[in-house]
Amino acid sequence: MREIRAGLADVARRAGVSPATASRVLSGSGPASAASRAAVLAAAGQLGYQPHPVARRLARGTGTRVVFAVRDDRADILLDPFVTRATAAMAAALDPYDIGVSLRRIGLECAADLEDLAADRGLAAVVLAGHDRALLSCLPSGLRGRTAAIGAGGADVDSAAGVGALLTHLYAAGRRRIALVAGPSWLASSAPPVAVYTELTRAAEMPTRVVRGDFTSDKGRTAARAILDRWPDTDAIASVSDATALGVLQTLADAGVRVPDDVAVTGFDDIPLAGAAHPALSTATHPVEQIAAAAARAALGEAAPIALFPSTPVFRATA
Amino acid sequence: MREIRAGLADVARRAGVSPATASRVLSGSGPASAASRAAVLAAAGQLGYQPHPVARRLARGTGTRVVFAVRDDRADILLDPFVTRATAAMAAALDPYDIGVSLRRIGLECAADLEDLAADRGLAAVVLAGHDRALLSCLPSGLRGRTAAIGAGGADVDSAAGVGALLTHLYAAGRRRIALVAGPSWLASSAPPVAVYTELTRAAEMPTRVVRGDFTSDKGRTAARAILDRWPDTDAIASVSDATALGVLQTLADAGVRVPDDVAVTGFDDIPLAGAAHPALSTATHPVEQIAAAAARAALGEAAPIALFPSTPVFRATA
DNA sequence: CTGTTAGCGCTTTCAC
DNA sequence: GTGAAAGCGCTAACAG
Repeated sequence: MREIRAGLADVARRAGVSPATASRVLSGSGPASAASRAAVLAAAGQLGYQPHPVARRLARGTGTRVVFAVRDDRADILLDPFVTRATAAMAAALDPYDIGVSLRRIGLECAADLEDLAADRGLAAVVLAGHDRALLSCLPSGLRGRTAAIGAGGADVDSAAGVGALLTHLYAAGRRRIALVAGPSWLASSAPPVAVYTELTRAAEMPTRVVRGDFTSDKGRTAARAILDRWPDTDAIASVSDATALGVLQTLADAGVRVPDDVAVTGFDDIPLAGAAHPALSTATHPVEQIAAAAARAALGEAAPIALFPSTPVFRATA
Repeated sequence: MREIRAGLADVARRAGVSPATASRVLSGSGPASAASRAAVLAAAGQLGYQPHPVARRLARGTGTRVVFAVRDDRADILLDPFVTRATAAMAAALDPYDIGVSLRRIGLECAADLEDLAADRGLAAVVLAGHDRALLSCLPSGLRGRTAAIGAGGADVDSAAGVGALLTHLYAAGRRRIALVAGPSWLASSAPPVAVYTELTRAAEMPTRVVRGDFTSDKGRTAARAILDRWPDTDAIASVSDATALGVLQTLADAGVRVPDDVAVTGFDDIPLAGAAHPALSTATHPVEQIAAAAARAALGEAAPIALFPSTPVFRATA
């Protein structure tokens, strides 16, 4: 263990090559003869050489962090379990790349926010969530090629399949008057679940019962109340968010409605505590960590920008 | 909007001073006459100058990211809601500093891991969680002065007060045979709750009933089972974690034990969904986001290293 | 395939 | 108080 950390120059000297050559083999780019490659690698090993990430990034002109920009109108969106999970997953996934992650909310009207992001030379890439269809196609030029999205058009969960499976299960269990607590209409990812729901409901020749939610449990409470008032004979409530479903569960319990006997309930996402709720929530489970990591890597150009991840139904007590 | 971003040299030229002077006023350090300060500021404003964070960090020799190192023996600790919340909070709090955060687990035996951290020149600071008493006092020298802790000895929640308030409430409600699901014994932060519990139990002249947990809901399930078996007349179970309390709740429900009629239950932390559980969990609420942000700023030397945050009991349905 | 020569953009001694 | 100059540690043209 040396007191002074070894630099590239030390490695090069020891290997008997120029710094440029050492750089080429150590950074993996550029040609190098087998001989010098071996010499450099050996020298680096002996000296315990660790490249200086900041110097490297400055020379390359690439940034050192990824910002996770969450587009939403609620100020507390950054406390949302999905957001915190995704953030942590990225922070863990990018650690080996020597890249840190920052979390920031941007408003629904976010042109200026995106310009800010594009102007920040410290940024390696940005991961965007909460976008609508239009947003991805009109990113500032400085962000093109180094932006990835979580949700529709990016690393996404196959929500159509997941919600479809849940609804099919409800129908198979004899439920017919199924209501849906959907996502906000400005969000691109809200569409597919509504589409499957509509399709299946039409196929069953039943009228659709859709209420808009926002992924919070508060909204789940009010939505359930609205559904109970408006369509008292509802026998199942599907939500596109577990938090919302837990809110629904609460309202139903307070109203003396038995779950699942009177009304079945399903969530979406399988947050860590969905199974710990009582009655345990039936929902669809998603590899949120993988999705977030995929988006982060995609933003860095290390993975495909578009990927669909499975949504697997998990049936517990509520449906 | 210029195509080429303005650099320090541009600002200096426009202000009619040397780059050195411009640097002094813009970076806030070093002397500068009122006149040149004004000129530089004006020029910077007109040019829309934004310092290059990476170049700045390289020149200063400081790193560009903070790693949140969570010490635990469970591989899935990084999925823990507390960890994800804290990570996200830091990622949001450090965004304005142009510093990203990375998340990494380190083992209980973590000397080597800490050396790795100390050797990484890309790191601005590290935030440590899951430490025991000894760890903080024997950090590698390269980490001293740029490490902060979450939990005992760092930015901590006043768990003694919080658990004390919860237990006092239980006693006031007539509970007497109270069991505690504590934290793991290797963790420094596990001690205070056990201490208050022991003290209050002794004062009530009752025997202590302590089971060790690990903050998971799985452990809550097994702990509840153990308590029911060993001390069947238990009339209250206090946990130092909400996830654990939810596990307790599940086991009690499965065993046909009514909550809170037969057994009262309390948690700790007030995770976002504690209130959405049914019956809604009584617990103590903590400013986790503030705690994490304080630790992160402390690590960067921007805040006091030690701070105690309030633990406020919130009584819902289970106690 | 390799070495030389410039930078990347900012900070910081060190004289003046 | 200010400027000139020397880096921070590495990468990337460009010749050879």
